[in-house]
Amino acid sequence: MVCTRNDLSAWKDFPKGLRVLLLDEDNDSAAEIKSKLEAMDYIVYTFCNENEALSAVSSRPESFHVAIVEVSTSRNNGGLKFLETAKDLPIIMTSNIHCISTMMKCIALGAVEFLRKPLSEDKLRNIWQHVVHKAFSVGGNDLSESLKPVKDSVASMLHLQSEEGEPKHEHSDKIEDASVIHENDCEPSAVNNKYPAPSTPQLEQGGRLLVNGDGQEHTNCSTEKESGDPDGESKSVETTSGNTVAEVTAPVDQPQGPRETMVKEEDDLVDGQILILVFIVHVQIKLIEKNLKVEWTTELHKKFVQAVDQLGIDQAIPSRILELMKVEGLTRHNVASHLQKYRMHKRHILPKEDDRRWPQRDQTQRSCFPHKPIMAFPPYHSNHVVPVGPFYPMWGAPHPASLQSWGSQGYYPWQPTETWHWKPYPGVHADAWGCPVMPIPQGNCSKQSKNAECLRNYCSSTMDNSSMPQTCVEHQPAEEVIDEVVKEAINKPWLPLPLGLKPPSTESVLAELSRQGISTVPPLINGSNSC
DNA sequence: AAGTAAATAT
DNA sequence: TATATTTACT
Repeated sequence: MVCTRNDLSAWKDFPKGLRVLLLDEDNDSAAEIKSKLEAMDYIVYTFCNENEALSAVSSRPESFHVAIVEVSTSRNNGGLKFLETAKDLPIIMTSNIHCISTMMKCIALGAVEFLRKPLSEDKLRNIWQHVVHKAFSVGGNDLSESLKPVKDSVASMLHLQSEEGEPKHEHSDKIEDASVIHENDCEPSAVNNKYPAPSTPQLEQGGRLLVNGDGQEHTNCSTEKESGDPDGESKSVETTSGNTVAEVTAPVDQPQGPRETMVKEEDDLVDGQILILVFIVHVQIKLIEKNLKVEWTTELHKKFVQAVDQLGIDQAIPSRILELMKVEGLTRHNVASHLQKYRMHKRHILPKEDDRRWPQRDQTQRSCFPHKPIMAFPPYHSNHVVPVGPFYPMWGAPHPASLQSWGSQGYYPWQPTETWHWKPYPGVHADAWGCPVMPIPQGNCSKQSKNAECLRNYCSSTMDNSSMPQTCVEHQPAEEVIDEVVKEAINKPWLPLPLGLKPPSTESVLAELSRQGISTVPPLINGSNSC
């Protein structure tokens, strides 16, 4: 995890002595909370009267670091006055009632958190984070008297340790480890430990590989289950470079240079500390979430599909896909597994699509739509450009609006942090699997008229905005959508044309063929719009 | 190394 | 319990 036991020893008493103002009209509740907090070495001052609490804060602002205030249920806005008045304190609101509007109001008024009662130890244990956060987030002169020492304390602790210790020094600080661990503990040589030393009990399960498609976020030091991976591949997630982790730790993580360079000016240091704290919290959250599984997020899946598209069906094998994806921590096995599912998915959901795209099948035409008529399509579709639409209800009436509807209907979660689900959403055209991976809006995604093979041969060289075909239907996609699709078509001529595009006119095709020295036209080309 | 099936985890 | 993911095997 993020820090070692040694680090913990240096910080174990940290929350000790932090003073908590507790405002709760319910004596029993107050006593219970106070008891729990004191068990964790917080110092608790209990108030049951809001005005008294306020006067205490105003007269002795240096006496409190954080406040826990109950939103009174007995009278309107009980506790809110305190919240609005004691701006210098990080204030945690709490209540028995679970009312989103109340919660929202509290947060809007500046509460750092809203905790529903009862306040368990887990909820209370880390309230110190709000203190530290406030201490580092408030501008220097505006920092309350009570928080200054906290900031100084934390800063000095970090500062001290940043200046001294060697990477593996007995008292190396958690910050240093937070950054260094990725370079050491995750290295093959350090794979001996079954799990990295956890910083907190709940982190002992080890880390889950969290990769998103951008390779931006991730990984923590999970370690190899067995040191001897037959593949030589490591399931451990190596810390990435050039990603968030690296960026965050950059201010202090310069292992090649002398330590002194890490700590330049106080300001830099503080900035670095803030980043580090954010990083630590971030990593902790990630770790709590996880096991060693690769999480195929939408972004990651997009990368995968992009790689597959780029390679082409024939060449899309795990090792090559892996190379193209360039996602650290990902193994060939991971990719192979995903590919397996990908193929199965396509075979089940898109048998026709599959026929066309996967090499083992022949590519001769066949009746693609045994169950649904294709009457909804313009005549030329029935020839060689086989629309994929009719397979699914939502495609029954090919309409560009359906392009836009993808996202809104939640068929394909593009949110970066969201995991891509494989569930065959009702009505979803399985083309989701084969959709282009360009980071373009939902609308562009897919809708590729997969059987437009015959078009692809010349569309790349003839298609530009001026020759851009009219859409097959009356509604035209947005300009930028078209641009993207065209770009895609040009860059990847081997892919079929997107649905909604029709081939260039016969004239332009003939001209192009002629330009390429082809004078004879295959007999299958009949009408001006057919291919 | 790739593909498939079984095992396992969530 | 079903499904997603990993692991084992050919």
